[in-house]
Amino acid sequence: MTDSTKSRERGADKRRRLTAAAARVLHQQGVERTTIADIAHAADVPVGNVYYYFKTKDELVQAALAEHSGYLAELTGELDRLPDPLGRLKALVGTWVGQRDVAARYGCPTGTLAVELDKRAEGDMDLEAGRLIRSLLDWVERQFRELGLPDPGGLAIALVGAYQGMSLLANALRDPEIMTREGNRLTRWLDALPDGAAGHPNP
Amino acid sequence: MTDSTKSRERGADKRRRLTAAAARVLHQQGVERTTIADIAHAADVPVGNVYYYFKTKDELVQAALAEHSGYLAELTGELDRLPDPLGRLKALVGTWVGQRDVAARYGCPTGTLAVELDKRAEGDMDLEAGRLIRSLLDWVERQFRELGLPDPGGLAIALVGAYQGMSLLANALRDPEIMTREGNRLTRWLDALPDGAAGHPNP
DNA sequence: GTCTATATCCAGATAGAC
DNA sequence: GTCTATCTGGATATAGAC
Repeated sequence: MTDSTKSRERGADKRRRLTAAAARVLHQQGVERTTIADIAHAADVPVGNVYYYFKTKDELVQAALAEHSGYLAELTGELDRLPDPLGRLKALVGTWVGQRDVAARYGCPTGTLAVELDKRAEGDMDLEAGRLIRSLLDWVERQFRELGLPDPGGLAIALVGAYQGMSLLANALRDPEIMTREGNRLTRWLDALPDGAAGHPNP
Repeated sequence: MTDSTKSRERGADKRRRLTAAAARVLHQQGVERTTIADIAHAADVPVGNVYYYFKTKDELVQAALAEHSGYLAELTGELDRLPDPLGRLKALVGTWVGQRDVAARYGCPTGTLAVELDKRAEGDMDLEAGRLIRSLLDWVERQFRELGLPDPGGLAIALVGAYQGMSLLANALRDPEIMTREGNRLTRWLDALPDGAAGHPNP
């Protein structure tokens, strides 16, 4: 292994650490209140060095978005290994409930990012957050379609919307139990769906 | 009318204008990105004069919260004049759908404020946003209780959560039609509720 | 490639003239 | 009560030494 290879690997490692720290800290503190120094500290990288890897703060936000996108791809990839679509959707709800504590403290990472980026003037990063949410919606819609239910797109909006809503309420009221109770409700709803209750899946 | 009375009225008027402008601009631009100057300009008040009425930016945020709180009280007060609880809830959904364009552009004022204030370190204003949401939840819960439905608190979380979720999705995807479609779904759900479908009101 | 020192900018807040 | 001029702090970003 040459020196330049080692250097490149260390460089890539720092970049990875910065990306992971950005995703974590931006979620916890919010985009506007997080400074480059905060992220550098969390990643254990000297503050001034950050600009070698990311030319602007916006690039760090982009990297955080990509990180969340990768997490979502990983999650749906695992769920896809389950045999039936209904089981996949119920496992998705289970994942949400499993993250109830972080949701109650900081909200859904994707949802809060979308809200914050919508207010941010620069670039069209709000649209990128929209794309991330859209890709979750698409995956959910595919499951409903496989189940042969009518209006799978509408059902996807209902399910993902319920998730965003319960995350926001759990966060605003600082009560993780809201996630548990609403999760149970969603699971019951999913179970009842194929038997013909598809007419009024809401709220 | 004395001079001091006129003065007081003009002063109160400026304060009112600043409060209204704060509620509007903070919703549109977000708390962190909005400067005192932005609010002063929107209220047509000289920038340096703001500090006579509000000693800190936080006080302006508080005033905006109070403004939203007043709006909510006014809305529920009008709805309370409707004869039956089901009609009140359906009218509430209708109000939400009626605001679909502003929701798709800027999100639900209360919800986005709650998300932003949660990230804001200073004070416990996040809890105040929680109280505002809680007061809406309480009013909704009262309607469900009057209808004699089981678990009115859970139903309130489901309905308000659905509203927050559909607002966030409409905003992230910039699509007001999401509000229309989800509103229809909620109305159908409400209509079906008293007839015994109360078992699975979700998502 | 790494890091320090610093330039630049801008928002919040204040002092004090009118 | 009203408004201007200014202070101050903090954050992004850059220049350049190592």
